[in-house]
Amino acid sequence: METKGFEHHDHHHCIATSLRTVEEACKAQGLQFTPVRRRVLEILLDEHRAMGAYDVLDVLRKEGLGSQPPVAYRALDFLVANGFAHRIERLNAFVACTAPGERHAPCFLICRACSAVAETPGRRASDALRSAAGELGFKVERVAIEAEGLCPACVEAGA
Amino acid sequence: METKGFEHHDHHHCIATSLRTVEEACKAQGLQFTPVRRRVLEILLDEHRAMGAYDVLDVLRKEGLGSQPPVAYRALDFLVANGFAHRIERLNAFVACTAPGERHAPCFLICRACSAVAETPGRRASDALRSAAGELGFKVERVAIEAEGLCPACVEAGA
DNA sequence: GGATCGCATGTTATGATATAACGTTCGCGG
DNA sequence: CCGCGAACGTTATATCATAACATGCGATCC
Repeated sequence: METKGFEHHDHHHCIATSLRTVEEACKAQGLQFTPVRRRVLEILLDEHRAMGAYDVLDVLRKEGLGSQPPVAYRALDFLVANGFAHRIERLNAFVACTAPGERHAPCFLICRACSAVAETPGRRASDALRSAAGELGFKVERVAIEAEGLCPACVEAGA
Repeated sequence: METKGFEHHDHHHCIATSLRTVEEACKAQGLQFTPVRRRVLEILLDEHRAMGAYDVLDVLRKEGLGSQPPVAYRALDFLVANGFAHRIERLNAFVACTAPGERHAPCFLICRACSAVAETPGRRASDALRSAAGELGFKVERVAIEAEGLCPACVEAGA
């Protein structure tokens, strides 16, 4: 896994690849990759930024795929629960996972100026946290590691 | 700084000590430790758990110290901004800092069974995150590191 | 085939969290 | 005394999230 979010990349290609990976993962695990769930993932992949549940819902509405909050939340919950998307606690928002299928402990770097969100490997930070927790007898199930600051572009612009 | 939250301790003493420390810090930095701000910190210290802004507000209401959300949010913002309390993103809630005044990068261990929250030093995890971010040119300003799982007591009880 | 079940979805209603905007108070320095 | 800034009071509203119940639909069992 590599960091994604601040550099340019072949977006069309990365969407297609992610979708295919998730499709296969669902088939392998017996999960239903339904039209709404698929479309929500596509929306997150298209935007490639953190989106609120209501942002996603707006798109679904225009397409006649659902109009009430639970529709969006259920699809997002499914994607998050299975590691196909992540929830950014700081923003109450969601992003598509950049490495679906890979076991990983993502960290998020959130730009407070332009709202870009990058996902970066959080292995070391996560290990440090788990070992500290283990010493206390705390059983870690999920970890959220998020940094807020300025992305390279905004550092440059704002300087 | 040491971990606090899962073990017993002299609560009365720890409240008094924290209050005094914050009082002095405010005086030293020219910050106004007003009655509402002080009372909100006391409330957080009393409970010694994560409280929502509206939980705090309920207490303020009963005491005639304020009745509208902005009153609670403003006091909480002040405490968080100055390191006297922390915001738990995962819970949209607040806790009093267990080591006000000390420079620290706290991690939070959140028990999903009993909702206890422990604050533990996050130096290593935070350093790992900062160094990963630095390599990308991202300028970190704030870090949130939160683990959800089971506290020692609930591991024992639930096993 | 039809009964039944599980799971996803549709819908209504409401709950929970948070802030914009503007007015008022009060202490402090000019 | 006046002007200023910081905190506080109040109204209104924005934003995020879920409880609860109804509907549809394919799989399975007999």
